[in-house]
Amino acid sequence: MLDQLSQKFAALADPTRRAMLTRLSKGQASVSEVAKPFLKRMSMPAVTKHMKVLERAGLVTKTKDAQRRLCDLNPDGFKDTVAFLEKYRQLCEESLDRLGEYLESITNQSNQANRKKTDDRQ
Amino acid sequence: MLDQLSQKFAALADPTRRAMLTRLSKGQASVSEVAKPFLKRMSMPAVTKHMKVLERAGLVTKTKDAQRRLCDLNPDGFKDTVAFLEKYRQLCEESLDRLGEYLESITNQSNQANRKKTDDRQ
DNA sequence: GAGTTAATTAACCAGTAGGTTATATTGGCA
DNA sequence: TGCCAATATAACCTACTGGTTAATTAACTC
Repeated sequence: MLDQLSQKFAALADPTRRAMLTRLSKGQASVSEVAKPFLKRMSMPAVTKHMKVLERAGLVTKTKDAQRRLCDLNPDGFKDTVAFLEKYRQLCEESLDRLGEYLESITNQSNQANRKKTDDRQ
Repeated sequence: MLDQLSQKFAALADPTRRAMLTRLSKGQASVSEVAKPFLKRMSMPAVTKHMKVLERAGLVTKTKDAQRRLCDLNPDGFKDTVAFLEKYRQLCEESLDRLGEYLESITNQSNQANRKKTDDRQ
């Protein structure tokens, strides 16, 4: 049995499940509503399983409504993943800064050709 | 073969690999330096494999130095994972706000017992 | 050139993940 | 009561993961 954080990253490591989360970020939906875009590609039980993975990871909650199960994002569920990556976001920004400095350095000693290249990159 | 983003989340879904990243966030290290804390628990080839997963996911780079392989974090490699979760970070903050409001509401009608409990939680 | 250190590769195994089809459960409705 | 819809479970299959031990490669050192 994996720890909670590993379960969350594992849940995120599947494009189908990420697409489901994206759908839910637009609002509550039943399992079959969430399933709709995927049913050409895979069966209903496959969708049910994916939902269960998201639920057990704590990223999604379900509530009963007659036969339907209404699914919601659990925003708190993302906190520890975000917190873990926060340490590295700092590094991202630093590396962006380094890129900025680099671009600046080649701009300072710039000629037309260099400036043209930089402009193209926008 | 998984897409790049799935590979990254999959790479993050293992506590050993996350620990390796944390080690590397403190600075460059050879494979065996990174391996050291894990060699009671697992063999060297296991560590090599984990490093390869991180490398193929684009989270780590390796450079040759004689027999050694020096490993570095690749900060840019974290950008798309952070970007994906950024959408949900907003929701986190909103839910933090709700928690704040809730705590405030119970504080306003507070008694000693309530305040004591909250203090313990620090 | 022989030995040593650092790291990888090969071959293998058990467990898990992601899919399938078929079956069961649960609740609204005629 | 009997049927339909929404969802879940069971049983199964294949492929991948994470580990093992043994062997290999590559570069330094004496």
